Amino acid sequence: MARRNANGRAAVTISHVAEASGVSRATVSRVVNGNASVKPEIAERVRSEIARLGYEPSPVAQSLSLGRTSTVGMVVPDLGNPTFQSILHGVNQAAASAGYRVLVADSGESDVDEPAIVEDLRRRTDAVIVCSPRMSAESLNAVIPRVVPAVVVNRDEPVPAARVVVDYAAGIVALGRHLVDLGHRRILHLDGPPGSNAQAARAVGLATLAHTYPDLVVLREPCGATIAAGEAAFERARASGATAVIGFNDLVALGLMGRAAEHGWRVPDDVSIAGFDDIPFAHLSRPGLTTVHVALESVGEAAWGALSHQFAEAVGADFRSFTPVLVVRGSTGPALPG
Amino acid sequence: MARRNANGRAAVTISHVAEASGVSRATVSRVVNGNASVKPEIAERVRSEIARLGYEPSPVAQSLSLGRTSTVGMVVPDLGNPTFQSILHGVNQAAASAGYRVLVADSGESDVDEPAIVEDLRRRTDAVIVCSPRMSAESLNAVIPRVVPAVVVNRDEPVPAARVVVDYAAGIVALGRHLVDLGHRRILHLDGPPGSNAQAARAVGLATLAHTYPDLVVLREPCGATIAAGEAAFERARASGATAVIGFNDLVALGLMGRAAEHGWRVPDDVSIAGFDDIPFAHLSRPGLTTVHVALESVGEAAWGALSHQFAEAVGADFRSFTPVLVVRGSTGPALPG
DNA sequence: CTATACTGCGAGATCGGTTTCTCGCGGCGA
DNA sequence: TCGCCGCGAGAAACCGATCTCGCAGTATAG
Repeated sequence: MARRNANGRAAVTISHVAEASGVSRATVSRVVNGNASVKPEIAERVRSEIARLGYEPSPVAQSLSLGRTSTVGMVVPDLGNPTFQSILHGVNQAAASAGYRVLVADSGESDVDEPAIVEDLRRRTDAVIVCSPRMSAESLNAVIPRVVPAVVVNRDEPVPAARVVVDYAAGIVALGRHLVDLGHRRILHLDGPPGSNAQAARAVGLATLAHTYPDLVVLREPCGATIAAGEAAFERARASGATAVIGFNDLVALGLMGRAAEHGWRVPDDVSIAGFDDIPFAHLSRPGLTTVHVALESVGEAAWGALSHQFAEAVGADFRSFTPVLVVRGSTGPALPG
Repeated sequence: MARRNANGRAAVTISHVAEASGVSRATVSRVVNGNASVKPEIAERVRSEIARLGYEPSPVAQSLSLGRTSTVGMVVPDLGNPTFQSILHGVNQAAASAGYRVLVADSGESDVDEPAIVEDLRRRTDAVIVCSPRMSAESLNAVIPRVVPAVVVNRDEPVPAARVVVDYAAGIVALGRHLVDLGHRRILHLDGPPGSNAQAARAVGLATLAHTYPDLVVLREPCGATIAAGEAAFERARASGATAVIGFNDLVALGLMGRAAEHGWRVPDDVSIAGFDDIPFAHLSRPGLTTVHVALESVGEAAWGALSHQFAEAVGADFRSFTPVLVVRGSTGPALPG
């Protein structure tokens, strides 16, 4: 049975072209790929038949024959999160310029489903980028060797694959230093999701800060990663007595700032507020949000770079770290005396 | 040559399982797919060999054999745009629950490349979702019949495929009515990208408004679709003498509001400002941004729904329209008397 | 003038599955 | 006891490409 597309037209294959041109399939393949030498006269005839029939090679058949799909997979915990969207955008841009497509999978924040999703995706693609995996270190170490070439984004522990990370700890240290310089000695950090790698890194950075400045009091309060979480943390933030608050990310910080404005808690006169990520809206608030800029699209590009590197040579695990940079805007100011 | 994965381990194929179990490949296939009858004893033996060898069928080979990839493609003008990210998220969610994956392609806002991208993507997938295509109506009408099943999102002219649209015109009318009710008689609309479908729909809505309220003056000013464009439009907005300004989207409106705050143009006392889309940040500004809510994830789900409908029966073009709803916040208020 | 090299192309294997066709074998009715 | 039916499983075709191998035919050297 001739395979037909949904139009009812039979799809035109290499055999049709071969028959129409009076040559073998091998020759058509040679003409299409331009590798071996074909007599110009025949090549021309084949080309004209290709044009007449509207032939295009089937990527699926090519994939099977070549053992290569020209596609890479990317697994993210939640496509709805702007962070992962930015990274995906970066990956997609870089991959597209190398003729690769990106297959996306959303693990729905499920740590147990993740290994299976990664493996399944890898079977359809030439490599996988595992972004901020929620799975345990053991699962990660078990699954990664089965799916190389692979790149892991935003996991701080070593894994048997290339790794691209954002140095959240350094970012939080830079931010803390800025606040200390402004005279703040009682700083509150609104924590993100407990299990997340980013949160663990923040905790490390905060500990470093506390160690560096003995007279600094670093408070922490469970919060979350959303605007709503930031809003909900308002009362606890005010009650903490901190003169400066760092949100887990910009969403949290902006949520908090919104509530502060409603309740007459002036920023930065009564309290300094800072965020993390430098999303496009961070500079739009009144006052503008002091935050830490993370070049997420570059992270995506770096992830692709690590993959293409593995395509070229079967080299093992390399490592790329992005250091965020402090962006000072109006939401942080001198601590109130006393 | 045995195909090997990047680990150097030979990939285990159906032939290996067949040989290890002492049966034919056909029987292994039958066991895996559970279709035809296989003697329980043999089936069990095959299953245990599958488990022992860690066999999993190759999706690529299945795709070739079955003529089905269990993947749908989605083409967007710019993955960096939150609008498309939300739609993608909706599509991905819905497709995943039906066992389908989503292959994304970013056309880079290029109207000329789009048809080729769509066709290429379709060759790798079972269907395509073409989102806010920038290509001309002729190109669209030429390419769509070649790639069915297909769904076109956000194009108002009829196309030979299923269509999912957001009724931008109705949204702008609702917004305009709200402003008129507040006493505004001179309204400025900051236009979006000239070629875009959304912009054309806005123009239609604005014309309807002008026709409905004869004493209403509707001004338009070229602007764009970004925060920066909104900021850049500030001087022209103030010079226009309008008492209310509608941004092409929330980004534009928020950009404008930022500049207004800097220059002491009070919102909503001196000017009312409204946006479009109701992005998550719209309620965070001071005052909160009046806007029109568009259920983008539902749009994505509807696009998938239209596809799966076409998978089931080879039915032609159905149509889904989403009507945005007005969300009134603090950025719009009564017009100044006089 | 023959032996050798090279060029251009086709036959056929291969990738890893699914599916149709066929065949052997056992049970059952006449 | 013979023949028919049906079940279970293998052989082989097929999906649509790539690629190796070898065979003609021609050019070149000895």
